[in-house]
Amino acid sequence: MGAGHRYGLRHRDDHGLRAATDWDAAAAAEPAPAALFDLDTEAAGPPDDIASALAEFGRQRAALEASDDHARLRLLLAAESAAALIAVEMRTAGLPWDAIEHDRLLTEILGARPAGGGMPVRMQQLADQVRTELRDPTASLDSQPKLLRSLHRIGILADSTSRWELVHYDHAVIEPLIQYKRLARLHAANGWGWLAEWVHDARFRPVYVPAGVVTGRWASSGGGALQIPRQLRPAVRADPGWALVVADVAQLEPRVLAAMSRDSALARAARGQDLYAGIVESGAVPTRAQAKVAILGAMYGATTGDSGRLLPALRRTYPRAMALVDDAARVGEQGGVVSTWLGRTSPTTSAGWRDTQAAAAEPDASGADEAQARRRAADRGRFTRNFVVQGTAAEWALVWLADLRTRLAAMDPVNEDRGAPASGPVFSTRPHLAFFLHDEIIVHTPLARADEVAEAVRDAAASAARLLFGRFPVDFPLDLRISQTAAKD
DNA sequence: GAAATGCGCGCG
DNA sequence: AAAGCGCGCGCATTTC
Repeated sequence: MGAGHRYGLRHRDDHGLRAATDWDAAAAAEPAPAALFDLDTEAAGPPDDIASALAEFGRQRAALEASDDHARLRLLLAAESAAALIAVEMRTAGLPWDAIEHDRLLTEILGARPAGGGMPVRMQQLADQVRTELRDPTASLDSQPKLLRSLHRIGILADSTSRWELVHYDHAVIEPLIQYKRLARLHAANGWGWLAEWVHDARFRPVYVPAGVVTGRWASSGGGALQIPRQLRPAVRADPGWALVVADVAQLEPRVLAAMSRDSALARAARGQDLYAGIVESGAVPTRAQAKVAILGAMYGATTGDSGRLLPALRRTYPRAMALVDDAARVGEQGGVVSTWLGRTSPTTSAGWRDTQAAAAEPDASGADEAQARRRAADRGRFTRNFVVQGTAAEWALVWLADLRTRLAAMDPVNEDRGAPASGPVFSTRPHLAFFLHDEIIVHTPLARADEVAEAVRDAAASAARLLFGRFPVDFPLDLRISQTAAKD
């Protein structure tokens, strides 16, 4: 848990405001290792008294004035400030969680829990079956090296025990083994132990870490809030008399790419619910599956396979969008810094990275030195390529969230007698954000406000698009439903 | 015996 | 069928 916090704090120091000023130079001059270890102490944490908070606020205001793009940074700061509040509010309110349903799902999938402890029935059956096929009644299934050796003994000469590799082998052990691994994962990560530790008073209360990811996305620390398996979503259940408004943006990142590159052809493809269908209609690629893999490849930097082969076609049809990501990759490869739409900058190169490049540039550099330098440059290029898109998508989502928070707060509370006490007094009488995951939100709301909330969610999305991209015509359609549970129907 | 590392897999 | 971005977590093993 502590480790997650430290990462979060470290990344938060990388935000765009500081990068846009000369603070970076001052920060870089400080002894870095000491600063890193200081993060474990109170002294290096965020301001915890009025005076230091005001001082930090003053520094931010001054830095903002000194920056050459006030409007965007101001928006980013406002969104981040709101996000910090929302993260704490969401933890306080909690995500309504039906422990009975969770237990029922676990029993259905894993089998009953033996009274005296031990492995659930269905898991145990699968484990027995796997050991039979391995012809080793004591085989260890949870130790990767031992399992790999067991597989080798029966002629499965895989290099790893990953599912994607195992599926290529035709052997009776494969199917039950993959099933076992699936169940073991659910049991270990979100089984009864997780339920007991993380769900209290019908609420799941994870620790959110706003801007915990370098790109500006949120991270979480404890509870695995950002990795709740879809299988368990039926356990997310509104209180009696309340509903969930669940909304996500379809294909947020390519839409953001269309807007920030002002690529009107891609924006045209993004008209309507399914961007990939729009790409097929444009004639760039023949099938929806290819459109998807091509777009992902463009944003992630694919070089081989189907995805890599489709990129030239994408470059012809969407030259502006592709130029934006290709430029970001080139800057990264050359050691430069890229920036999101609102001005969050990517991290600078590490000393190790620069050493590798310098070594390869020496006259006596070996072929291996050069190959390593090329590989690390390409790695960094893929990172910066993705950074601009992932980071700007995170900004869109933050603005959406922040705008929605204001709208929800303005709604009339309902009769307190109908409230949901588990969320505490503040959140028991009005709609409140209950969950956020990159491009998806869940609002917990009194039934009487559900339609109003749905409208607010849509209006907030429209606001976010306008605040970031002005009048540029790109759609951000929501998949929105009002329901008792967060499960997809 | 605690901390770091590798693996595998859940999420976007 | 796979590879190309960003994470957190649990477990087993290795290292200090």
